[in-house]
Amino acid sequence: MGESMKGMTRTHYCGHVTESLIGQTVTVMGWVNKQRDVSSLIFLVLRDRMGIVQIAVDKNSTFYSDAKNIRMEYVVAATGKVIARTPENVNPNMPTGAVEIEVTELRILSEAEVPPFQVADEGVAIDTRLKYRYMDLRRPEMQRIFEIRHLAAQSIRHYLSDAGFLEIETPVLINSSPEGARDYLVPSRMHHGSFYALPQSPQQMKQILMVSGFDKYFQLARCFRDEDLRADRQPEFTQIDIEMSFADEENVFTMAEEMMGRVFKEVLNTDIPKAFPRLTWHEAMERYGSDKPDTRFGMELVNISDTVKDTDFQVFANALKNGGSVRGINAEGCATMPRKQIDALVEVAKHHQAKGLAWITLPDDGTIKSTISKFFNEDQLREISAKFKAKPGDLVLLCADTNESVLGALGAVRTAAAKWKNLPLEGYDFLWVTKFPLLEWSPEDERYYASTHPFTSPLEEDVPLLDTNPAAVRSRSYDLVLNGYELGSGSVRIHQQKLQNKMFEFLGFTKESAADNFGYFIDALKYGVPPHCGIGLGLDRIIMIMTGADSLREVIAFPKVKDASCPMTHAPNNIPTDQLAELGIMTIQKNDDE
RNA sequence: GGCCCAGUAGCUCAGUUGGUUAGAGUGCCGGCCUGUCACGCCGGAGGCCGAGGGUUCGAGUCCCUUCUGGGUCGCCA
Repeated sequence: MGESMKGMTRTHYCGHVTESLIGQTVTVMGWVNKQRDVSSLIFLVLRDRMGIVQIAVDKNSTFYSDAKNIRMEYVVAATGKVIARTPENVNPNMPTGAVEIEVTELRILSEAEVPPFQVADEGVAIDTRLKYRYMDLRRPEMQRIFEIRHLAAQSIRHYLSDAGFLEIETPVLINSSPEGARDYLVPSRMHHGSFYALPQSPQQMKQILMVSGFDKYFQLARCFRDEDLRADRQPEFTQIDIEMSFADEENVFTMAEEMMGRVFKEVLNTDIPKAFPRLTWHEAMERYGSDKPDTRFGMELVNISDTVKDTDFQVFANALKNGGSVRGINAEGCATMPRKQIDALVEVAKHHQAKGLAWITLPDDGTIKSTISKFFNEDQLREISAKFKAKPGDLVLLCADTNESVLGALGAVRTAAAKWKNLPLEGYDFLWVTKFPLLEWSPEDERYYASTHPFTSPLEEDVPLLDTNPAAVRSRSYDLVLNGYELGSGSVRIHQQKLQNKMFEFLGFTKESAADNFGYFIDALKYGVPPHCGIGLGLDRIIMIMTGADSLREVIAFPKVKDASCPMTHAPNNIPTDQLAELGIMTIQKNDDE
């Protein structure tokens, strides 16, 4: 049974009780991190958000028997005089290790059962941590993460507010839209059979706000996508959502660069470049095999199709004949990579739709070895290696297939090889990737889809290609990439009604279906639309990288696990029939095909 | 939906070629200890080896199925 704290007022955080308070009487409150009974006296280490401090309870104290019963994670209030420890008793590993509190009043505010794991434990399995997330969040590392998250959010708000942006909330209950990720749906009680959708992003609302004249908008917006999870993907996440009028790409770039600069400076005291390098999507794919490359290391892709165009080697010849290419990377310093590891890289390539990998090893002794030496003599192998500037000690990995497969496979192999080499990847490499393809062909549906959303503006000079070669149309879109993670993306939007209608038409919307899905939006475009553009940046991913966490789960207080459930609350849960009836959902229809 | 990895004490893990009664650290319970700080010492409790089936004289260990978690491909305006 816990006692009341009546009459006691917390004067200091545990972690703030340092030498400057020696001689003063303080009251601290917190969780018992440790109880050490050394017979003559009992030491309690008390923990709160700011740190830990040691409290000493003497054998003669009236609180000695209480202290004896205190166990880990009890919540305790203690008043006492801050005293300096004798030099031999100073604990240099503890920020408050030069002092301790000599207790004059001690209350157990709450008892605690033996916890499922200790707050000091490291390496507790993630499912256990998430089931008892309230315990997990007591760990100092977690407290630090959420402090950083708070500071970063504040810094972002300050920057944007200073720059003249208004934070405006947009609805969470909106219409479902046919493009993009699966929506989370909410049944309507007032309109049986109708559903709200939770926003995948406030995209249309923020564009409407531009029409309304709020020329600079932002929101730290919760977004929802009903898709499979990954280490860097949660179904529910927070986006720094930004839109600006009378602005173009350059304004967005400058704004985002300044904002990230301020956040990294204020939160991590780190200077990042004032301007970020830019690559077109095409360049990024050609050089890194990825639209979100980690540019902290090289090992860039090289196209050697010309060098091997006359080969008898069927794998290469066929790829070239079918319009594909032969490309590779130089895994620098990887000549000693064991066969087993190379096989693993081959698996990585195969996992990304490539049929396999060939390789050329250049051992330190100056010799050259290759899986394709049957088809290429030593001079030819050296010619190929030269294309990669390979030197003794290097390993050249080659892949032949369609361009799409080769680029994707080598991009993945590049990352895997860097991981094996354990390259010291430090710092923050920001990168703009621009001019993504506007459209994506869907073989199943035999139609084009908008790569991002149907409001993305095509590059002006590419508009005529819509009629002749749609796949080649580039858009005025851009992604911000950091250390191989996509932080977010944005675009210049279409603000001309005519072009917007053309896009809808191209994407297979009839006048009616476009009106059904985006009617209000099409209407809004009739009444004066400023040129506008914007970006949405994933706050969670930014925090993940800033804190060095390896998963989004670490930076979200109550995240979901792989099957999108919550191990602590067990959401989602079953709903009683009468509640479903009220919503007009009596039975769940099962489709036999599924 | 596919592929890969892992499930052994509350927690983190070890467990050899299939062979006696499944171990360690930590936590927990009890006792001792006059300054500990990863306190120390002594003792104790704690296990359906994720579940089900199979092979075998014998299974934590081998095989099949399944569940849970992690990673990843597909998917992700």
